[in-house]
Amino acid sequence: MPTLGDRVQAMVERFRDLLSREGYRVTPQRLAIYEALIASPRHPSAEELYEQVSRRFPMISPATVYNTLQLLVKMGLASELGFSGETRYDGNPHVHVNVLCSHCKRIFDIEEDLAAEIFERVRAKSNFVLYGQRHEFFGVCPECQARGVLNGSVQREAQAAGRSAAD
Amino acid sequence: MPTLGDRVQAMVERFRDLLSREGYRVTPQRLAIYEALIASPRHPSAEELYEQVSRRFPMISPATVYNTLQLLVKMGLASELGFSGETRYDGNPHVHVNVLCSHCKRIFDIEEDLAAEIFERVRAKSNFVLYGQRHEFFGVCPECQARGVLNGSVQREAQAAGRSAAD
DNA sequence: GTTACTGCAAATCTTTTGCAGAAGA
DNA sequence: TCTTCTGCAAAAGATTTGCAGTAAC
Repeated sequence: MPTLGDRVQAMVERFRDLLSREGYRVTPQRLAIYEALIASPRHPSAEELYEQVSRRFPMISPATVYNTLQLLVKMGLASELGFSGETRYDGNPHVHVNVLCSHCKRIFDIEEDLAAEIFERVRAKSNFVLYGQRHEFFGVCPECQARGVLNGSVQREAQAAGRSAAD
Repeated sequence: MPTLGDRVQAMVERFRDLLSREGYRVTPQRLAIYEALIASPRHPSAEELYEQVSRRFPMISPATVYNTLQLLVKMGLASELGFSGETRYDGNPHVHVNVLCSHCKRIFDIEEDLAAEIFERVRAKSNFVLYGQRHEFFGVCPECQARGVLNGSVQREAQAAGRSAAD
């Protein structure tokens, strides 16, 4: 069975091929940034990726990280998550939804077939040519719930959101 | 039949009640910002709301606009859209999806029952206490298509996104 | 009369830009 | 060799903060 490291290596290899096939240059910085993105379950921000890649490339600049992330988005290998101030990046290539815990700030991926179905319906209803989608949910994760994070006010908000979401 | 203005007035009235019921102060600035938000079909940015409300309240400050928008989000009366750099705000109280035209930057609301269904499924699968959701699509609107905006590269991207969204 | 809210100015933080030099193809 | 890409430094935006005065309750 392939390890996580094997899967990451295979994806980096595909990225390398895609780069040269599309006429982009294969640079160690680009490979390292992509690898850091897909190896992280954390949906890192540009800042976090910069910090991590800096360990291997101490001279790298934030501009390169931002450039590469834009390229990845353009190539369809990453998507931007608009949660809370700073943009975070998602290298998961499958259609899925993102769920953010507003307490611990972790983001979880959930596979959900309905996302693909919504995509088709929106295309049909809107007559847009669509090239991207993003499904984001906000809440409190089970671990934080267990730690008693939910105070009265958040609970009220959660109930209100549930109602309006179901109405 | 109620006019758009009537509907806006009714919503502002409800906002006023909600403010005082929850112990917040009813200020003319808050009412004006909320009114500007829901009267605009444009999903305005904080900057745009500031500019518009400034016409009626020349002394208003950006900080007040940001404060009020945060309050509206907290109360569930508005949601943030994470499209492209600046945050834009959506005062539509119904469950819906947002579709952004990457060319003209307009955002369209599309009513979609599946959004409520996804909410329930994500809640069940994640065991989160959920209090918000956001469904965003990117593409090119019919008008911009008709104006010939779609060049080769965007078309390729759109086709690629369609494939990955359907796989 | 209290206390929350506003306006102002400065600060902070993220992201972008312009340019000279380095390094892929 | 020819561009593209990188690193750097500065700039540009968006949003937040601290504080004194104002106004809602």
